[in-house]
Amino acid sequence: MIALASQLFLPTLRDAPAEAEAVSHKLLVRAGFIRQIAAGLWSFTPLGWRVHRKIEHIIREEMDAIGAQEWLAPVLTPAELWEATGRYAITELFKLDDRAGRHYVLPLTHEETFAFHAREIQSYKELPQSWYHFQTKDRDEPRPRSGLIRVREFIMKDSYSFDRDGAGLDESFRKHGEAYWKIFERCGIEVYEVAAESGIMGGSGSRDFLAPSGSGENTLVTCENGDFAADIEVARTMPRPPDFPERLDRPEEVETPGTTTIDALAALLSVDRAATSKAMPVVKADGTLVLALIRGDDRLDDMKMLSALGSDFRPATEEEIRQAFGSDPGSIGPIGFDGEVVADETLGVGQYVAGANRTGVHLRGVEAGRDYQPRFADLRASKEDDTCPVCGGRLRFQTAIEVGHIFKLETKYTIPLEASFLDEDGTEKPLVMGSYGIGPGRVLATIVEQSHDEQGIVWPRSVAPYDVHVVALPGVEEQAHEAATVLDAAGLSVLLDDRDARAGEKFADADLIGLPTRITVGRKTVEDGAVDVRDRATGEERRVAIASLGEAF
RNA sequence: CGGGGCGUAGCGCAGCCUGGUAGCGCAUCCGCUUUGGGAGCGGAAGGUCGCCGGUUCAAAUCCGGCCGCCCCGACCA
Repeated sequence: MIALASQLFLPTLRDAPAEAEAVSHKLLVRAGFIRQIAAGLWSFTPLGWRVHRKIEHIIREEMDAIGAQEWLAPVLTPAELWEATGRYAITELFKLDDRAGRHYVLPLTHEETFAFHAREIQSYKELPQSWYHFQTKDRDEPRPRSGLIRVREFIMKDSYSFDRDGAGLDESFRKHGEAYWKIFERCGIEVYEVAAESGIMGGSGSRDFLAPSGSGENTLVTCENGDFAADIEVARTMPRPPDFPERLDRPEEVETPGTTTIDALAALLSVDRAATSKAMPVVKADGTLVLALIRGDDRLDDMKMLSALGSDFRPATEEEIRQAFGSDPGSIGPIGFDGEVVADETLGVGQYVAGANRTGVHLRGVEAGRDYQPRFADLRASKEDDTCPVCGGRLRFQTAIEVGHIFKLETKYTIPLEASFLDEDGTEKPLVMGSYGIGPGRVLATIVEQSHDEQGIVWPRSVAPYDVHVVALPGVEEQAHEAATVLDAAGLSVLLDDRDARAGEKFADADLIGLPTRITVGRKTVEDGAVDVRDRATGEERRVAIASLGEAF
């Protein structure tokens, strides 16, 4: 097909809006692919929607290829389904009532809806099932940001698998993972599959697909040798070994008056910061005070702490600390504290300096297991001078966009929604469920983040809104149409810039919009019946006869 | 929700400090000239200065409240 630029809505901008920061945000707005309506609410213009649909098409093909079946479920959903699974309380959930006062939600994702439909599955003979749809999701995000990267309403491809047991779920999960790899490859983006937090989705495990990019909300940790990739929130990287002082048979008190920071403590006692421990008392949602213990040079990772405690928590107040430990906050430690101590795993080996629970006093040579009995957990935030846990190699930290997330939900939704089946042995069992999401809009933003230059976007052919940009220069309009016709006949989609504009302007727009190939039809070459064919990515240009344009691709 | 920034024409900005009734560049419209990397000349159109209130003879400008947008944090299927 041939689209005429003179008749399209192509609102390109010379400058990006002042508030845009992320590259994808700037370029997508400048090139006229998206427009904002309010915080986190975006329209796709005709050009942007073409790209979105191409991404959808790739996803659809790969979903169909693993035997998944396409549905369409409504956005508006009765609140009862969400009450049943306990997710009605989620703060990001948009809630609304109809005129009769019935309660509804605008789903974050459609687990409840599909588990509801799965009630119609009766027998193990009908399993496994994989269902998917492309549907609008709404989220009352506390902070939408970075153009398409975090929005309040977006289309998601979400699929749901139903199996008779864990082994079946593993298989459905594996198939989806493989399909996702193919999807991202076809979209031309670099991604890493990593272990992830399941957050409010629940379930037994999940994998994230993280795409490194200039902007994003996740931090991807990878090893230089390619044998390790993780989200920083769950990364267990190797901390630098501390420079331990001489071993002591029992803890030894040292006077440390007025020493309240790790730096001051390490300096006073001339020990490595990594050979000290930091005590962080927190109060769980149920009011219990727990002492978290990490190495002096480490930072507590809130997400890891959350999963270790299995509960929300807040830092203890000074008063609570004095009451529980009998000393100032700067001198507290695990010995003599009669509540639960959760220690980071790094503290499992070696002797550390710790607070003595007497103001102005610390203990040298404190050893976990000998002097106090902690529960060990991964609490520390991964950091740049850690090394790869697999090979000891150097680590790289990159910001990344979460483009896909797959979950093993097990029976978290099917039990409350009573989606069960009759198994071969005649017993009724809950369906074992998985869920799998991809945001085409985020994929689109990621492509731009990973594929652009100073001039604009560089679309991979697989998702480009059109295949070829034909720039018609003045005086040779007829030949330009002819070139477009030849390309069209060869099965390519063509954007023909027939606008009454100057060459420089058309070239700049072509670079900005970023179709993979640009063809310049101008006086200079048409006398010879030829045009210039330029590759957007490399800038390489070659001269091709109009008649043979069809074979030039 | 906490911290910071911004809101003046479609986009980018100046004017605000020191009140006197709004300006620049690009884009847009008309005409002529130009035409292989964002043209030149001439003419024109376009603004409740985010909203409400206050101070004042007079408010884009000073004061108060509110709203919106962006960034950092919290949060993040």
